Amino acid sequence: MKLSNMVGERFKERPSDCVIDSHAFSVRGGYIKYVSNGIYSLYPPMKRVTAKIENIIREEMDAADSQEVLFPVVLPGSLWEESGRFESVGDELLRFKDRNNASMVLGMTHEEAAVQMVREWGNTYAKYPFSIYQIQTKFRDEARPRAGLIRVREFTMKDAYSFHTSQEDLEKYYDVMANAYFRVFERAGIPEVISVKSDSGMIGGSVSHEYMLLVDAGEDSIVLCDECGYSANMEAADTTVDNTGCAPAGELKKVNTPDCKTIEEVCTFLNSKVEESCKAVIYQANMTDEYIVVFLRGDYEVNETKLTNLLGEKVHAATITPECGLCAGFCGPYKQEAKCKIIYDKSLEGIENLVCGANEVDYHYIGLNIKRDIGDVEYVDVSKIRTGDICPCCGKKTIRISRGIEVGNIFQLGTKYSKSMGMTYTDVDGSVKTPIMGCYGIGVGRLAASVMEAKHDDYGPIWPITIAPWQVHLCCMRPDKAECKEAADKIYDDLLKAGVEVIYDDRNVQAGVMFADADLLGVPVRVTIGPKNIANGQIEISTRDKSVKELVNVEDANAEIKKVIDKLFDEINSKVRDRI
RNA sequence: CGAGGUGUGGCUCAGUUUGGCUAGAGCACCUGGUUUGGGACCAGGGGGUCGCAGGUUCGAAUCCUGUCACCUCGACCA
Repeated sequence: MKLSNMVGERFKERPSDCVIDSHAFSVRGGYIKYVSNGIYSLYPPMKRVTAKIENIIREEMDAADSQEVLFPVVLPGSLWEESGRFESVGDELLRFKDRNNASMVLGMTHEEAAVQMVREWGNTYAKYPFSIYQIQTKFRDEARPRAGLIRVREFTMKDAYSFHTSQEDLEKYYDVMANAYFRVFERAGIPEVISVKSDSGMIGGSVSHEYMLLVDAGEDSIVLCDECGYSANMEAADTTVDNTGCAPAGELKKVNTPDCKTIEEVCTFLNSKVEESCKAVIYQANMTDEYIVVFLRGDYEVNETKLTNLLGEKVHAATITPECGLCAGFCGPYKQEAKCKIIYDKSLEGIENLVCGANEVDYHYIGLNIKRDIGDVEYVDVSKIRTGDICPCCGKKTIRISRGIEVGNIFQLGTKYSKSMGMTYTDVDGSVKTPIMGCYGIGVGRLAASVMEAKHDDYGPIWPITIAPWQVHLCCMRPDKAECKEAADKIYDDLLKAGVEVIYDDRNVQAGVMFADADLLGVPVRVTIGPKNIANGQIEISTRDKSVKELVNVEDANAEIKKVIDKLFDEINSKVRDRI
């Protein structure tokens, strides 16, 4: 392709609304065109990157014995009613009516469609196990799209669904998929992706893992232990709190704490330790508006995902009314008489001498001992783990927290969809059984943006050659000089004939413009043809990552370029390994 | 949905507080010329009715009301 008429524009200034680098380069480099909130068109460079990622995924899915299929984007609402998700999923599911007033939805995930496709075919144990996948557009009406292609409403996703006759078989295949996922990320040039234990959310199921690329711009908090290798999404990480060494029990006393509403103000005022205080966080259940008061150690925060999982329903921050009986800012467990559900977090367990609210404006208690003053309570884990906390795996105080982008995830679904949608098979013994499912997703555009986020310098992305939009960027300096133009044209033709993917900058522009554009396109190998070198019969080969910069004779150009390309491929492919 | 912010040629922004000549600059674009290994320069040119609607006024980008869109933080998020 020639750069002179490639659709899309590259420019110098960073767009003001781009917060993260990959978003800025996506716009500045002519990769994406904003259409609407969370909706983008892709220009040729990004289309080429995503096509390469899709091909890598396709090869790995095929190798894992998954069969490529295609589900519709538009699905009947009735299919989603079968699984119960037509009602249970929120506004992310875009619902609309067709001309006959029939309820329709835009597919945001395709468990229902997958079951619908194979539920008659898979009626005998002899067909199992099997796995199907598609690479298809999804639409999720996200509340807040952001960061370019990282979080969008419409996107391309690979989603696979596997069907099994036993949990053991599902687990075996889950490992095969996990291995395939690592291979995909390694081949895409980001071997640093890790898998973490995750919360299953609305997809359902018990076991699930997310594949995380650890970058500062990530949206998720990842909990890591360098000692034993434990990793989990913050949402799913168990918190263990060490309360040994706390002060012994004292006398329970009500004290005046004027204008001390936050736990910090109270502890400062009373000159007590935040670690020996009990704060209240108040929620309301989404459905019933029932008040839920969570008591936890003053220096911890509530993990709302864990709370939701505990309660079995979603919650929102409470609106405190005079009628509810809760005393905002002074809420405590002792003599708490409001009508509400009370939850004690494990972070309070073992503290014998607490500061807490007195359920009366401007008053707190000191010396609260929950066992003595309230009785036996059940402690549950609903707090967020913190840096330096105890690792739930090895027990050492080694937890650190990092930011990450979720580039893929895998779930053991169980029978949630097969059961609700009436999929059964006849087993060897003639009995009718429900198959067990797994599902596996990778966001293609997000993966492309994530690579950009992880692999760039101040001037633009540095694409791994396996997913780069082109392998070679050919720069012809001074195309107005015949010797330059002829040499460049010939190399361009030769490379094309040799099957090399090359973008040819044939414009008569300043060197600065040409190189800046080349940096933005991030093509791994650059071939520069200029008047000085060509006078000596030479051209320059360099790499975007600066590992190579050499002059070679024109007649050796093709062979030397191929050599550099091969070297870059080797560097990536040599890191790809199997883990099972 | 809550809090804050921003809407002025394709892009980055000035002008709004204190209403007043034909609405500006740089980049990009077009024409001609000089340049040519890291966004060079000269001359000429095209393009905006100031997010949208209503109002106040002799006069509105500027003040008022409403509305929409976008951005940030939070909520939400297979």
